[in-house]
Amino acid sequence: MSPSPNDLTPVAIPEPTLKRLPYYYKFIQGQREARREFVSCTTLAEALGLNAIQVRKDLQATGAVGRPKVGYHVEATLDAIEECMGYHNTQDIFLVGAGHLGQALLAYPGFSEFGFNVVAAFDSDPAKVGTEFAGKPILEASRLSDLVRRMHIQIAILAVPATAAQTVTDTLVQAGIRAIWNFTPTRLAVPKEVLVQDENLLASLSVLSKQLENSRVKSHKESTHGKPEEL
Amino acid sequence: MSPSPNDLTPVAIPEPTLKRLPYYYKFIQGQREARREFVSCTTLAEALGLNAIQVRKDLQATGAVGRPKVGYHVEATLDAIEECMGYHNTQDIFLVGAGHLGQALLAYPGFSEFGFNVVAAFDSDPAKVGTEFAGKPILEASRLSDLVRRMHIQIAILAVPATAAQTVTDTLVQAGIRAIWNFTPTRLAVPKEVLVQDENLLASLSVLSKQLENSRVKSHKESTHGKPEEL
DNA sequence: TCCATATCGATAAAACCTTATCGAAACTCC
DNA sequence: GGAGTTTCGATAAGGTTTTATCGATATGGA
Ligand SMILES: NC(=O)c1ccc[n+]([C@@H]2O[C@H](COP(=O)([O-])OP(=O)(O)OC[C@H]3O[C@@H](n4cnc5c(N)ncnc54)[C@H](O)[C@@H]3O)[C@@H](O)[C@H]2O)c1
Ligand SMILES: NC(=O)c1ccc[n+]([C@@H]2O[C@H](COP(=O)([O-])OP(=O)(O)OC[C@H]3O[C@@H](n4cnc5c(N)ncnc54)[C@H](O)[C@@H]3O)[C@@H](O)[C@H]2O)c1
Repeated sequence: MSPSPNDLTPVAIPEPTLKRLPYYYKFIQGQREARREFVSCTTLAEALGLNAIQVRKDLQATGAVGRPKVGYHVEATLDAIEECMGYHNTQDIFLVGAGHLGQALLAYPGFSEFGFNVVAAFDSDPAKVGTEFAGKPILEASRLSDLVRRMHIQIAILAVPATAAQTVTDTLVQAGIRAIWNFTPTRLAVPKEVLVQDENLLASLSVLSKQLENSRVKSHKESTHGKPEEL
Repeated sequence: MSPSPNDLTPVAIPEPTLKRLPYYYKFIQGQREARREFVSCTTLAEALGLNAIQVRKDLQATGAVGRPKVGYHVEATLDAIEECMGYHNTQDIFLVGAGHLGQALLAYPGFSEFGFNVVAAFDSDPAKVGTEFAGKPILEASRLSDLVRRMHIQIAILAVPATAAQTVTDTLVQAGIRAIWNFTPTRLAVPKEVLVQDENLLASLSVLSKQLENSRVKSHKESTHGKPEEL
């Protein structure tokens, strides 16, 4: 296949951009409710505390087009983001590990907004198996493999204890899972065609704490600028 | 203050590095339990599915030093990471919003491992106020401001509904909070000296889903390489 | 109608993060 | 003791993401 000039292969959108798009989407939805027809990068940037140029680049990545001095058409831009992010195509998802965190995720109604549908949870605890949580059935963990296969589930949420993380992962992979949203603090070993998105909450909190310490050192340095106040 | 050559201001450690350090820490702890005295970047990289050079750079950022052909001293490196990340200095933290997600966080024992101590939760729901969850008291939301001030709390976890996010944030900021770990899908407006770490779960899942779609397109393209099977 | 201004798109520059290269150190085995 | 090999640290090269620049375009008011 020669590289034709109108090769429609979409250049992969940078992950930071993908993470910001939901914010734009939500804000522009608000603009629609306020009966605004257009929204500019400047407005978006100001509302979200971002850089206007960055917002423009991000929107460009979705295929949305704007008009100078006017901005982006609200409806068209919402469509562009939906299309780009695939909010239309609903995805069925399994959750493994219906513990504290798993139940919070089961109870969360927000997923459907972006086309996600958590259809069932799996747990190894006999006390939980057979019950429902937030209207979702909790099934016996041993059925996971079979159901992933039969229902062609592509995405799984991993919320089991760290000790079970790799074992469950292996099961999922063998059953043909394509992507894992991993809440355990474990780096999963998977074949390269399987995607993993790590959600290491503890690591994120550590980052925040460390940045806080940095900022303390910095502001302290600034405030004592040249004056050895203590020591 | 002239920029002295031996300025000990630590160069800020990149966020990606900070997020990886907990993985190294955990793995090296395992090595200690296995009575190993040294660990090499190669080993770490292989176990965690990372690039050895990256691991080396990350460890260098913590101040750990290694020996050629031998690797890094397990104890010394654990110390270096602890020191660098501040796992020693325990931080008292407040949680605001003891709903599904908030309760999962309250129940999580892992925080203490890295020196975090969630001391109390705050909620506006009278049914929850006055109760305990996982041994942590749930207090009346109106007391938040006063207690942040009096207890010099620096970090807050925000797990309230999106509609309450900015209001609660304003309260926290006025009370002198320094950092917010934000689980709401809202971009918070805060003064620049206040740090915010966004944990937008829905956005992360969207990223995964989008990458999955990309990989599908790619592999499909590869498999039909040059043959217009459909169309 | 024309000018001032806001905003877009394209392109370039800067900052940041990841990966590669290479000499030197330290261990093993012969 | 020396050859071979692994690994480190430093530095450079490569990529990616963010920010800046600039000409072009659309709008509103003089
Ligand atoms: N709760 C939090 O706030 C939090 C924070 C950060 C990280 N995490 C991580 O998320 C994961 C889950 O945390 P949690 O607090 O929900 O733990 P939890 O113990 O409350 O829940 C774990 C659930 O997994 C089930 N389980 C165990 N082995 C299983 C298996 N092989 N197959 C299926 N189910 C199995 C258990 O029965 C339990 O219901 C852990 O890895 C934890 O480290 C949780
Ligand atoms: N549950 C999830 O899995 C999940 C996933 C992604 C994002 N989130 C976000 O996390 C946040 C919390 O989600 P949740 O599922 O726990 O919601 P939830 O409704 O279960 O809990 C919210 C809690 O906040 C309390 N609250 C409301 N207003 C308050 C105020 N002004 N001050 C103090 N407390 C107040 C409520 O009483 C309730 O207990 C939401 O913003 C949600 O969008 C949750």
